[in-house]
Amino acid sequence: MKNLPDKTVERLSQYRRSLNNQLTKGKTNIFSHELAHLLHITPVQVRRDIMLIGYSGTLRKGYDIKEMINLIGKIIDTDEGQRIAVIGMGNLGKAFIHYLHEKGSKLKIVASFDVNPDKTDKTYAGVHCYHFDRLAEIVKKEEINIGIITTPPEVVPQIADKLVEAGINGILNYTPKPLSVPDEVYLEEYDMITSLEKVAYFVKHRD
Amino acid sequence: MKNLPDKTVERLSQYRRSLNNQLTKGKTNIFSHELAHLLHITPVQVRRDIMLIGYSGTLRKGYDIKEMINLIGKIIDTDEGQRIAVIGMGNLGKAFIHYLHEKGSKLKIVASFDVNPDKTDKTYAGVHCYHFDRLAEIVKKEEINIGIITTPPEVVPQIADKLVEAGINGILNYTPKPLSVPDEVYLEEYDMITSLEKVAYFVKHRD
DNA sequence: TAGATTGTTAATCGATTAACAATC
DNA sequence: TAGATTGTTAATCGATTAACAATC
Repeated sequence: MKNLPDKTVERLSQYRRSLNNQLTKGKTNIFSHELAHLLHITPVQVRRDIMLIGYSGTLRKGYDIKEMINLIGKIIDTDEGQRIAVIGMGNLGKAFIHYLHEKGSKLKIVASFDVNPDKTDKTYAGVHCYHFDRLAEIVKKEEINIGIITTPPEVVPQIADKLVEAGINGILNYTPKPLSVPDEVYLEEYDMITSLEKVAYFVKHRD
Repeated sequence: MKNLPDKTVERLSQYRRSLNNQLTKGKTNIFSHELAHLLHITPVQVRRDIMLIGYSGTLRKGYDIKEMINLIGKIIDTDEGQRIAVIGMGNLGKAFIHYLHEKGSKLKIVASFDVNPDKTDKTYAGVHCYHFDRLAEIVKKEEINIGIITTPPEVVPQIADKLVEAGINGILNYTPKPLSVPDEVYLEEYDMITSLEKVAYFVKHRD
């Protein structure tokens, strides 16, 4: 399948979670306006996204929830499940481990890293914490292909270099330090302070 | 000043941090291509943003760093500084408090809330944690106008209702539960699982 | 049938980028 | 002057929304 638009991919992730939720409530089918309502978006947008992934529903019953969940899984997940490392075991790193631990996701955090000896060689929510120095070694051994960076900003460039060198394919950078990586590595950046300052701006300037 | 585009506001927050950084390094002026390089964006984008906020530089020296920092402050911050509450003192809530504690930001987290008696009536990084039940009371007393929600998803709608009722003006929802609020309240949502699944998708489908 | 719904194209909106005149 | 840079308009790209034919 040709690459989907950025925003559609984001929504697919959200559709899937909502659909799983509906499934546990005993629902088997759903109309575009119902799914739209759950996510606070428009029904057209839902139908267009569904069109883009090549699925279709029926006029009488809407979409089959199980079929859609499976299809979204085929699009987002790999058969083996992707293997992830968290670098930086502060509160944010722990939050990620905790979140993914709860969900029955195909994404698996299989290792974490830190420099603080109070944190290394311990296990948090089933995830072992190694010393930074062993990054390359463990990434290869555990076949990790995605890294989440939640370290202090100063060390981010070195961490990224090491991750890339170790052969990682995707990086999620949650620090305020902008990063650049080779083209073949997918990079997603998110900055918590910026998100908060954005709220502050629009609160200040709301009509 | 008329409302700026969403993305420009986000970048202003990032410009400011980079500029502060440069200032501590003893730099007083900066060219658009230098600033662009720091953020890994294009010089045109920098210049266009600067145009939109009504600032201008000089051909010889580029932009005056101090002036730009001050101007961005005037745009984003309020004179008194905005007062923020964190609802949910899990790892993510703590991460926010910790982050803002470090930075000399005008944004101040002045209270946090939780239900767990192990957490309430304690102070974390200078921020006192109250019981949920006192939300409305404390929001009014402390003149809080922004709330960051980092609770488990199930309770999010009630929390949001209470925040709105108490007269809050902006909400930053970091849970995977989509929210809708009255028009006069600014809402920003961010979902960590979605950001990770997006990376997973693009890693899987990279060429 | 009438009404509700899907699927899809065309129009619109918002953000980025290309192009270039002006200037030191 | 030649070269580097800013400021700004127009063109392009990407995402959302409006409009509507098809169908049960």
